[in-house]
Amino acid sequence: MKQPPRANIYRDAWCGELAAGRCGTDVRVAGWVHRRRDHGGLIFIDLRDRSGIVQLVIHPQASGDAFAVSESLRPEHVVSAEGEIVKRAEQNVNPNLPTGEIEIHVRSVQRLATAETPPFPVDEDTPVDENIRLKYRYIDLRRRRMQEALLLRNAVVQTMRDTLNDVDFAEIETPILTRSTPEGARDFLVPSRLQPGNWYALPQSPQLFKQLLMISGYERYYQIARCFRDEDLRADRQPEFTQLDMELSFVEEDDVIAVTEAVMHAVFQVGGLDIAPPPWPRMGYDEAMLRFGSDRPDTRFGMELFDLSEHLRGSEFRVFESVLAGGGAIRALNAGPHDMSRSELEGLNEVIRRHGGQAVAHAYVDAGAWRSPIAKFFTEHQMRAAASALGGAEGDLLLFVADEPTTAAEALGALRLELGRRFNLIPADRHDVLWVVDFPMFGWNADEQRWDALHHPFTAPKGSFDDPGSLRSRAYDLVVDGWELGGGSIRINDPEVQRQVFEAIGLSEDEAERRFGFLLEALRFGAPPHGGIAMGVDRVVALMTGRESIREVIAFPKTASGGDPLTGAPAPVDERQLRDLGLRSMVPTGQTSGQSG
RNA sequence: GGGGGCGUAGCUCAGUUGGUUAGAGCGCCGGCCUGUCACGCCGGAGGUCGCGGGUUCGAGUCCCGUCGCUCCCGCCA
Repeated sequence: MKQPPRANIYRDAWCGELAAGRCGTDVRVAGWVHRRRDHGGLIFIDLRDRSGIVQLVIHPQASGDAFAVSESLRPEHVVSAEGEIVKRAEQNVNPNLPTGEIEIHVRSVQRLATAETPPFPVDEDTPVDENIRLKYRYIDLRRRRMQEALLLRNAVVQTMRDTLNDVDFAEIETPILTRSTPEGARDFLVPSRLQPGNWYALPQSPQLFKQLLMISGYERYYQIARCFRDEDLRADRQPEFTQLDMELSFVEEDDVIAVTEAVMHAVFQVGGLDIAPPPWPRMGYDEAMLRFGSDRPDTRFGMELFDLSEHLRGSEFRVFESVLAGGGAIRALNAGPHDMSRSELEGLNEVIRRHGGQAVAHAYVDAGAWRSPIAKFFTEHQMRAAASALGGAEGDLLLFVADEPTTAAEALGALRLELGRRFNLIPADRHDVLWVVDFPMFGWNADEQRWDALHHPFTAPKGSFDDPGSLRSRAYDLVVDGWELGGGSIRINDPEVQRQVFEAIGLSEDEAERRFGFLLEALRFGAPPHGGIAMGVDRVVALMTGRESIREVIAFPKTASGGDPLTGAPAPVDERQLRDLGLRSMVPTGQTSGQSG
């Protein structure tokens, strides 16, 4: 802590910062009883506040009722204690405690609050069912693990603000109650009481507002912004999440990337993440898909993918041939010298199927050729060429997926990650950062027979609209260890280009006008070239603390079904509230029977 | 919307092919203890086996349904 607490009737020092230098002086500390060790004639109490722990010693001859009070103290009782800081005898020093060289010989103890026994221990980081932790989140947040995460989060956000303020960014707030512009994720909606039948939406991001701020001439904007998306949850996805949202004027890609690198490098240093100094490498989207089967490649280990379409074309193997004839591809990786049982191979098939593929074929390198159920379909030359392309040594397991090129890449990419984990190929203390660039502007939406904006429809394209499928966008994603930490783009500042993009994604002129008319109009009033980026704060902190889920770095997160076990949200509301909004009541689903365990 | 995993004491878990009174560690309560720091020793309390139904002489165990949690796919411009 940077400053001692202001002295008052409760305390004049932090527990965790007392040191031998103050021996002989009086001190008053306050906090929670972390542990009590009662020796009958002598009581030890570990007292905890946010700064740490200090040991209190209460002798029977302590004045007044200090000893009697101490006997009745229990874990998590709230106390204030006053006494003398004393250097511990040599043999009593506790090397595991930062304050282990001293202790407080207590003269008086005041109990400020009693406490029920917590449902799970506060004093150790043992695993506890997450639902129980969330129901009693205020207790869970007392635990060291959560304090470390949330305080690091604070340091991260502070670093972002400091770094950006130093280079003339201004934090400007944008509305939480705004207009629904359905295009990407599902919106959270809020009914309007003053305008019955009309709805606000919570922002999926401040995207449009920050572009308007550029048109307004604010040059360099940022915001630690809460964003809302009403989609299914995941370990790395919450319905509300926090982004460092930035936007700059008169810039191109390199400008946004440079300022982001400065901010994020400072952030990684605060988090003690050993990461290379900028500039960070960039990889094209096509290369990322080809080599890693992902647009957020984890480059910390090899086992890269290869396209063997040409090596294996013209074989007797009907499955491969029909895929190739249909414009598909054969992708493969070398899993290394790992013998796999029939059931293990079937497990790999399961991974492929889960990611949209059909199946995975396998072969062991055997005297340069293959030992495989499908070996008979290929010529010696094909087998040697494929093994050689994959760098296959004797005994290596080669895995093939034939499918539509993107599907084959993504399925094999997922398999690569699975094998990387299974074979322990991912170095725990290495962290790889890179930019993924040159994304396609559009992806073909087969269901709706139209193009979808791959980033968002305000991203500036490069190339010709004659062939939308080959258009690239001026977008960039920051990827660390296979996590997409953030992404952004140079935006469209020409209303005519914006109109073309809306047209390409099948938005009629009327519809575009209705949904985004205010943006198109604003673009006509003098929009500078501008671009920006948004970094996921939750993911950054989760990565830096090594947590699997962003719930571990959010004070009050939602469960996978979008609920908060602590407050009971979401919950029914009064008829009266609904009437005010002009809404009819609805019986909540799933609340008729049963109870939680 | 789909698939996988889990649900037994306050917490973490064990519980054999269905079979007597469902166990352990920690925690909790009581007693003893003046140098512990995961204090120690002795004793004790504590269970709707998530919920509902079914099969069976008999269900924590098998079947069906349901609720909750979780991971993944879809979805997340």
